[in-house]
Amino acid sequence: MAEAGPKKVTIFDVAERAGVSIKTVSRVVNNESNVRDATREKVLGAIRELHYKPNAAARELSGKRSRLVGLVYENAQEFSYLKDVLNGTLDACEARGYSLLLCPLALPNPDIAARVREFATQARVEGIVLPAPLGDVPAVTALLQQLRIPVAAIAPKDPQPEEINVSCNDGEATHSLAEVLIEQGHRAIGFIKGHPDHGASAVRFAGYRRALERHGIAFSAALVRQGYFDFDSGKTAASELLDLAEPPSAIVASNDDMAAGVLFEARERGLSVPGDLSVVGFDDTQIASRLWPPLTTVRQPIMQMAETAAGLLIDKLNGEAVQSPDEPFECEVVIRNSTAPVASTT
Amino acid sequence: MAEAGPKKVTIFDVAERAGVSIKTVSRVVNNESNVRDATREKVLGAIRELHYKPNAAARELSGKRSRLVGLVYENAQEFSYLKDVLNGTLDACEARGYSLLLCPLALPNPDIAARVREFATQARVEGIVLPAPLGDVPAVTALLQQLRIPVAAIAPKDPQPEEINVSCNDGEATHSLAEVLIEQGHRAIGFIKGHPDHGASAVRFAGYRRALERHGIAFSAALVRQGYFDFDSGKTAASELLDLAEPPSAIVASNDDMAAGVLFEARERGLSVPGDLSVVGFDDTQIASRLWPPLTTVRQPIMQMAETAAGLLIDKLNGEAVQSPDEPFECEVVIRNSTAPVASTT
DNA sequence: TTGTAGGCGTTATCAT
DNA sequence: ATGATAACGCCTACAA
Repeated sequence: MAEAGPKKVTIFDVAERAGVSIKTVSRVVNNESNVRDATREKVLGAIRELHYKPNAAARELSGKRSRLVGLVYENAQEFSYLKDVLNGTLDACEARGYSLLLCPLALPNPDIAARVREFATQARVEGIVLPAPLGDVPAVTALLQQLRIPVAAIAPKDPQPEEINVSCNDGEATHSLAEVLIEQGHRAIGFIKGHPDHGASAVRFAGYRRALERHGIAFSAALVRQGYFDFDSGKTAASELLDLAEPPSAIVASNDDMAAGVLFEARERGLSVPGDLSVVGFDDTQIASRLWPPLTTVRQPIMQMAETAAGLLIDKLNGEAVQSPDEPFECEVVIRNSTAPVASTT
Repeated sequence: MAEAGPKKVTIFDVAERAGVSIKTVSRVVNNESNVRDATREKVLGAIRELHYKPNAAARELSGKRSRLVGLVYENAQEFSYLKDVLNGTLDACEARGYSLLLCPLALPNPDIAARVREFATQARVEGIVLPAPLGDVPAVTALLQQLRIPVAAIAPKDPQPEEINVSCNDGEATHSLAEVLIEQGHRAIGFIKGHPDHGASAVRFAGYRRALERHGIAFSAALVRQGYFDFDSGKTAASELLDLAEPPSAIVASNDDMAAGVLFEARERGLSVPGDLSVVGFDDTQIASRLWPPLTTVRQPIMQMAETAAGLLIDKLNGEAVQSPDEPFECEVVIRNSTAPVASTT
């Protein structure tokens, strides 16, 4: 049953076994037309019997196709986003016989362009997946366009028409999130923005504002703080918000990590959540359900988005006429225990 | 300055420019001997001027070397371990001109062997990095040995002599961890084991037992529970431990995720940590410092271990006579606020 | 529908 | 120390 395979079986072996020429084998392997069914069967049989696998290097050398896709990503501390991106991209690659090469980037970085160029040329990837926020870094997108390397961007701020791009309705989701707070009677609702370089930050903020507006609540800039999607910035922002003469009774953090910072700050002040302060996050990362109290948050279908993006990218590389999805993916509000009706002040 | 590179510069171009044969260029590129210094300089100059990059596919086709390394890993929920493994491995690869291919595995899985074989042969990796617990899965290690693919295992239970393997002293670290509890007066110390398939589980448990022994504390099997390195199993184990007629005053969880489960369970019961119960984790994952209270835990140099393992692997592939490190890497106890002296019972 | 010849860019062999 | 030439395994013409 088990055999080490010392001898390489080539296209010639298959051709001989099947009694055809190598070109015919090649046609079968590449699913080309103009092969009689009977012939195809014969070849397929020989391939199976011989356990033939086309040599990738020879294929690439001759056919100019590496069957390699690159994932250029920001190598952040918070990894759960990347985990989903990776899994989705890997799935798409595997389903299509492609392999994935990684290119982690430290941001901000003066010579990203050089690194990406090195990666794109040296690693000879045919296409590149660009998860947020990299779809919005001109140094990267411009370079890739110049290099003529097809790109699929996940959740870019302003989608390029020549790129594939997928996104989700996180604006509406933030709107819904703010609404659960409003419906619970909260009126002074703080907001912690995400990193300004991420397209999602502005979108989520807009969702928050729309929710206020829709319910006739006056927007107050004093209740808004700039965060950077990390724990510390969330904690700092919460501290400032809670120091206000009229502190908010609820805080919307633009992601879970910052919400964790808010929770931490509240604990340090002896504030009870959700008794004294309601808190919501965004992303439904693993930490959201492990914190106390478990966070009300929003789940994005990141893995599906990544798989779709990578899948479309590869299909495009294969000459198919692909198109970015018309509709954004749907986010889902996850209600847990970090929110409660506002305490009556009387 | 910036130019799209439509024309491929090949070894012939370099040879012509330098006034030598392609073989000489090849020698220079591959750092072979038997090239006069003056000639070498000329070639190097031509390479630089022309921005010559050897074609990887041609190299592989001709030379049998793919310059590809594989990372076969367990695709678990908890990703922070993999994040460090990935970063370390990537660093080692980049420093040596190798690329990394990923092979996520769902465990347990009946046909891992088939998947790994597919990966190893189809992806034509020269060597494979096997982070725990995969270094201890016979279906995988046996296959790789049969395929003659060099392996570097990170923290395997029983290191194979023909493999490269790196580990850390997490046994001693657990010993130290238990000691901080003992020194705080704790005598009834619960222990939650890790996943039985992970080599680290037994090692850490042994460290705990040695600490008890050293301080003359009787070991009680009643205070030990089997966990699986995940939040839920930690929570369940804590629940059982706290239901005991004589519950422990402290709990050692074999990793942070389980410790988070313990914290959660304590909160649900209205127990204060560390007031009523001290808790320690292991790994110093990101969640450890975001939980309330922040966890006392142990930091492992996983990234360094991974970089060392991958680096040695590649050096070995390049024909160097490498050897696994003699000494295990050092772990570091991180004291935070989840531990306190035991409350006096009088 | 099928086959033949040539080339992709390297490395390896064997001269010189 | 250096160079001509033949693989390496496949794909793209172009025939047949």
